[in-house]
Amino acid sequence: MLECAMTLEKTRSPGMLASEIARLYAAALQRALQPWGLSPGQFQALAELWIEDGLTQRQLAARLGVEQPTMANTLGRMERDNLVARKPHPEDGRSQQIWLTEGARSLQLPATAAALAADELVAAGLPLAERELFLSMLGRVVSNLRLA
Amino acid sequence: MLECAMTLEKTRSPGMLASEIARLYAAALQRALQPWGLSPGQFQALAELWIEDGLTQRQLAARLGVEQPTMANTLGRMERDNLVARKPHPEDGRSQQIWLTEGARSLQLPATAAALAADELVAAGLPLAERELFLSMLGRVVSNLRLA
DNA sequence: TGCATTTGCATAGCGCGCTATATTTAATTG
DNA sequence: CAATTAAATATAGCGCGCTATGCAAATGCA
Repeated sequence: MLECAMTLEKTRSPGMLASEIARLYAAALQRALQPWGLSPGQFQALAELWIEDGLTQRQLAARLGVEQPTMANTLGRMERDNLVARKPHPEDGRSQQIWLTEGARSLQLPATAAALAADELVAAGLPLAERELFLSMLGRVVSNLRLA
Repeated sequence: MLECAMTLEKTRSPGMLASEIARLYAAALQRALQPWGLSPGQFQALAELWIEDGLTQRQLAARLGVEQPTMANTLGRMERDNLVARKPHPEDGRSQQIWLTEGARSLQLPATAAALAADELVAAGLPLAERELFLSMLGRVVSNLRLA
């Protein structure tokens, strides 16, 4: 029946391989962002806020695809590090608007460049000709997993 | 110069896509293992111990590719949940041997089947013909990132 | 043999994902 | 209008990755 005696082969598990890439990427991103004192999670939030700030916590969490408590904690650390300010929402007493500080705005170019470099490291494992296909596959897997 | 105004496109970042897959896979694995009360981290450790137990903490950490404190914490939770027992090493007073409990042994088949099902969910995003290539690409990216 | 170094483990503390729950304010509805 | 429901945030607590330290046992070398 089971020729493999029911042992899961790590090198043949797309889930575990992707998890390994995620860990290594997080480490590379962290190193790349270190000069600007940003953590990977803070960078992701900034990447969204550089496009548009003044969002509510909920909106930001939705755009990042993260749960609200996760966002609350990350924003707490970002406020602590003077990256964002939370101001009461003018029209809704429950919510607040997230605004970038000047310091955070000034980090956009260098931090984005650093993050792109970390991504380059990931892509570097494949010849140029395969990279588009790899991106497409990753995208299709993500889409499919979101439905399941 | 920079036609994209220096914003990082999430859907074109292999690192972020892999991270997303890792998160979704962890959630799927957690759901799949829930009936047996196993967390993903515990399963990974068990998967190694099912091959061989009696290892030291260091050896186990090395085989799993995690740091020693990470392993110590996971083993603490596994001991708490009666999955493993730590016994003093007969030849080295510093280290200990990790032994599976009978309960943990009995979980091998059902838990491995559940984990394989979670992996199936990941692969399901791609047509059969592409899956081998996908695995190969993931593997090459991991290898390359480990060197960097 | 005696002291310095290395090695194995534990612990503290952080980042960041999650669920569950409390609190406050807004919206709905009888 | 009052009472209920819904929505936005905060907090508690867990899993699991990491680094940095501390301690005790083993090893190596003078």
